[in-house]
Amino acid sequence: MGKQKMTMADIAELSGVGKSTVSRYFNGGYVKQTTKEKIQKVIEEYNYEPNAFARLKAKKSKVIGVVVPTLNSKIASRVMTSIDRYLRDRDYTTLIKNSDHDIDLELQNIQWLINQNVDGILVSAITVTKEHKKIFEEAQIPVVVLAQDYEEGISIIDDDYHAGRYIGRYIGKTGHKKVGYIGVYETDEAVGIRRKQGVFDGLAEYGITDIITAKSDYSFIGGQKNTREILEKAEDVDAIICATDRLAFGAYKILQKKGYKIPEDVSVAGFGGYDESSLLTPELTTLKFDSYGMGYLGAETILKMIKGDPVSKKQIVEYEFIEGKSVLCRGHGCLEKV
Amino acid sequence: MGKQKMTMADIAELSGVGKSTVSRYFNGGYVKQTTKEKIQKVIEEYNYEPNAFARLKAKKSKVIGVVVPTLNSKIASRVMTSIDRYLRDRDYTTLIKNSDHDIDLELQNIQWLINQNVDGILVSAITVTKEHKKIFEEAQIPVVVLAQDYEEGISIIDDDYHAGRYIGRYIGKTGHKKVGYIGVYETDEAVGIRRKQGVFDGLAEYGITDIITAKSDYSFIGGQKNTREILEKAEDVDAIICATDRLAFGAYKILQKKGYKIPEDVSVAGFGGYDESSLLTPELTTLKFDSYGMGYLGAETILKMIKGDPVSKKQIVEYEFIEGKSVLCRGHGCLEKV
DNA sequence: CTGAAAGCGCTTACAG
DNA sequence: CTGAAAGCGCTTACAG
Repeated sequence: MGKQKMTMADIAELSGVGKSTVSRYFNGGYVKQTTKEKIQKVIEEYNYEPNAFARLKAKKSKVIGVVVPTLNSKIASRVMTSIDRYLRDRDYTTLIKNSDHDIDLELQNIQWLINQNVDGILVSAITVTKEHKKIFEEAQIPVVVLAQDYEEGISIIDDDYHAGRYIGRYIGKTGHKKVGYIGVYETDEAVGIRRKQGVFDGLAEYGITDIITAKSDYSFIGGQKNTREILEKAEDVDAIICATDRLAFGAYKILQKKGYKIPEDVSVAGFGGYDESSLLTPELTTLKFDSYGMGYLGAETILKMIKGDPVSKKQIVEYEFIEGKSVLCRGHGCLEKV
Repeated sequence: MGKQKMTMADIAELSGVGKSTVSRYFNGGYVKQTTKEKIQKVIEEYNYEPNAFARLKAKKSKVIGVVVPTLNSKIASRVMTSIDRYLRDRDYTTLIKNSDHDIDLELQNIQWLINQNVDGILVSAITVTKEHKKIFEEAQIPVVVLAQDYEEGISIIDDDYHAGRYIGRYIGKTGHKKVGYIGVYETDEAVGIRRKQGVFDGLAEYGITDIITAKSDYSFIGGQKNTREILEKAEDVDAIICATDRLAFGAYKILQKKGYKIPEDVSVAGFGGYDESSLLTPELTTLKFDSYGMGYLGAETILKMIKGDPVSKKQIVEYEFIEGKSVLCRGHGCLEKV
């Protein structure tokens, strides 16, 4: 058998000091230099690290909870990576909980984190329901909502509406007439409602109001299914706007399979700006949100809140238009700025 | 202010029982039906959930640590998702730690988890060094290594060698002569060494031994850089095998930019089988590992170990060849089975 | 600058 | 079937 697990009491005994002193050593309290050295030697020898979850009496647990809608999307991956790096560098532990696109599970995750005494919670929310608000209000700890609007508290959001309108205008400006839209369910307010509304408003400015709409989950398969659906309803569609790049991948698959040429027959645009999007043939025209930025801001904001520093109620993350070759200019004025 | 945080003692008092009884209620000990009901009512009213990290005295913490090399890859995402689902369904908490491709951080993460008293650890390791082995041996808890061989203990691995050889043979069989290989650093034993060895052995069976090799990290950019490098060394290369699909994406990018036609001028093959790979033009020929399966087996195995059930020392996960259109048959015999 | 004591929110023998 | 008591590995006033 290997060594027994060390406790703070063991370290204290081995270095000939009291365990409160060892505790202070770890938490930056007053310890004389020579005492510090004694403790340090023992710690290094035994590779000791305090049990972060036994700090029951501490005011601060130094752990931040992060709830994400899925572990399996480019966006979530970027946001998590960014949060994790920021917090790790500042000596915080990141506790990730996955909601698997299930609102009930999301609520449970949030409640669970609160009960675990984390110092703060970052919720990349599927949606913000009344239930959410109730939990957030009752929580005695800072909460930052990512990617969804949260009027009653602190949030960091993509500018979904304007981004949507940008693409809508772009498709309008480039002379399209018969437009399909593949969206996601409205439970996701940011993407399902605001982004869509932006797209529709942008199109409307160019007189396009009769939009063939299909809804789906966020999957590659969903994108395929809905493209088929749109094609059935309108085989003369000349542009398909997809709420995410992944959905656009599905559209490519089906369009190519059915012999439609992109962009000659049908233009396609997405939202996401994944690395892979620039690899498609033709390159996908898309709009990239700064997910790393969102994670960074979220982590920064939650730590500020914990320290009691003032923070903005709402921070809006940038987007960047990436012009690929998947949208064809079908009219005049394509060279002008949208 | 909202409600104060509830503790088990509060619940006990409110339901008029002792707190040991409440504890038993949660841990499946003997509690009379009528008592159960009293407790349940209070719990529901207050939305109470016990603090999982205060179970200091419990033999089992019911949390499993998972360390991953990155939060930002398709493979890691699939593995984590799969583990998380499996454990969640069985009432375990998943604690994810990210090593960001840094071996020291990986070691720290493992050590940290051990010190946090998790019931078991799943390590999707970058590599298994002597340091790793030492820590694993001293740990008093079950450890399962994912994706890397671990002769001294339990591991679940992709069949990297045979998968590599499969692709090597395939490229050989299809009549290629001048082959480039984009690999990853050797710190990743599974991919950097075994997969590569497989590829080289497969090629060697067809007399191809003079392989133009470039090494990189796992990034899209890395794939691009190395493709340029290979092209400089041998502009007449007729096939490039990439250790991962992401690297192959980089190869596509550069080849297309430089005016090489895939597969007419250069064939390309990868490993990964990402959704996006089938979207490239031409579709990427690749080999897909069952990452969900790996996560599932890993989670299943660790729970078995915790229960004391016997487990296999090594489990090998399946792979599946996905024939795209990115490899051209340049000789005879392409129709035969590899 | 340091240590003994009390306490954090749980679990676990143990006695009833 | 249940509760009082001791204990898990820490932190925190407090007294020195």
